[in-house]
Amino acid sequence: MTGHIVSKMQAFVEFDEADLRALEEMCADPVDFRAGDTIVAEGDKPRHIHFLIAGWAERYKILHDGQRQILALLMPGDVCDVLAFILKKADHTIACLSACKVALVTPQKLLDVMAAHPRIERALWWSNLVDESILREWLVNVGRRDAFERICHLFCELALRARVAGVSDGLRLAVPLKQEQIGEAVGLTPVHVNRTLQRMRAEGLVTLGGGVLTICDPERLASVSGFVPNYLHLDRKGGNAA
Amino acid sequence: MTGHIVSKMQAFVEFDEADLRALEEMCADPVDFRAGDTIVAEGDKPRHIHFLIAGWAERYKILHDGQRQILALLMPGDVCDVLAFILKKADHTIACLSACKVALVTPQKLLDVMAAHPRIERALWWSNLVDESILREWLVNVGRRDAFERICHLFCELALRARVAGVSDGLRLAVPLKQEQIGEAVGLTPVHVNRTLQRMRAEGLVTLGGGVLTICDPERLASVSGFVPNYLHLDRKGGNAA
DNA sequence: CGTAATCTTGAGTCCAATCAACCAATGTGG
DNA sequence: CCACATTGGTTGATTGGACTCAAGATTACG
Repeated sequence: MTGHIVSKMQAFVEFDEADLRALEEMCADPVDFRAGDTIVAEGDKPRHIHFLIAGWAERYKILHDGQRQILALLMPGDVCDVLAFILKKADHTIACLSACKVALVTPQKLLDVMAAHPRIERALWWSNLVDESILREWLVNVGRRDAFERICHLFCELALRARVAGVSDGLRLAVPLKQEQIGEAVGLTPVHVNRTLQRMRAEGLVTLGGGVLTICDPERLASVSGFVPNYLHLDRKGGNAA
Repeated sequence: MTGHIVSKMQAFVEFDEADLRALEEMCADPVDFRAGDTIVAEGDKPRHIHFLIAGWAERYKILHDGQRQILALLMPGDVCDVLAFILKKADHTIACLSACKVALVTPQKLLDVMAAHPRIERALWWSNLVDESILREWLVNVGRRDAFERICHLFCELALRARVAGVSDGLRLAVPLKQEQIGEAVGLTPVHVNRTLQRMRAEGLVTLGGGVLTICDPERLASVSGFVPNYLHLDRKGGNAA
């Protein structure tokens, strides 16, 4: 059940039997969410740490004029908020993009597990650092790259992360994103996302349809978008784009 | 000497005498850097935690084509990398925008202090969470706001953070940024930054010259850019834009 | 099978980038 | 003390990438 969590974190540390049992127990009975459900709403007092066991989720903010910016895409094995319980109020919303299974862990329980299992503690800090690093790369993406490069770069990242999470071979993956949400993630209008996707398909880079992303030419996709996966910090296992 | 660190973190927790002594001792003899010096270079193995005691610094990444994206602006009281020593390599560069004083603390020393002083531990986690939250807001800024709003929003944030750090009254502050670097922070060309600053001046919002930013109309600056300071999580002291 | 959501296409507009001078302030060396 | 170089700021003309608006094609779904 906790396979994907282990899969991702073992890109960084090697767990022993006791670690695995502790993780297993901590994520024992995850809660089911449906697509569209919100896990944490902006303004909520954070009460739990959320481990995404299955399904995809998104962080986002909405501006006064209704515009939406997606801040992160979360996939199986990602932790939504390792430390957020320290804060009085969540500053953004986390919602499900697909049906999800989410383990809710109390702060105290998490602290206990971390104290008893240093490797788990390190893995969670690492996970947190990687999330932050991804956020920085997204800022680079939106700040410095044009539409074509942006979407290519996003797809490179998603494909690699999905492979690490164990939900894809790195070339074909289920991506529960409409074109509009791709736009909300990379700062483009849905119309322009559409045209850009067509160009990507025409150039033989990727195919996106029916919720499935297929990477046709991973090398060129990476080189055209300047994708360098160092920011994912996949040190122990292979850190290359597939 | 450690006044600004205390100033910022006390926006979140109230330290006692022992906490203050521990902070004082930890940051006892900071290292001097000159403007332009790099504190941590991309690719470096992180060896210390860096506390910015005085001066301004920046995080940035450079792309293959030479473009630069500023990822964060750091001011007195900010911590560069609470947990980064866990990672094998830094994924971005941290450099000084002005002359700086930086306290270098070893991971072990930091862990000891945190273990002995729970309030300091919490304050550092909080600081880390706020940095991440600022990063998210920057992504919103670049992804969803036009040039005018972007720069207004940035200035709102800087003015408030400078006030919290104790280096400004919130209306006048020394900002060691050229127009080009403002552009690198918000994803605009220097030419367009220049024209936008002129418009802001013409509308009586701010004045920027000789390295000094003056906020003339804080209310309108905030409302025109949709600045809502909740993301800075200034819970204990006042969390309003000045 | 019908309705709604999503995707697609086209035409026109606009914000910001680009290119290229020019100006002002600063600083340096002869 | 002044010629000169350098850096940062300013301005103008032009281009272009992405947005907007609006309609039509497709797909998903109850």
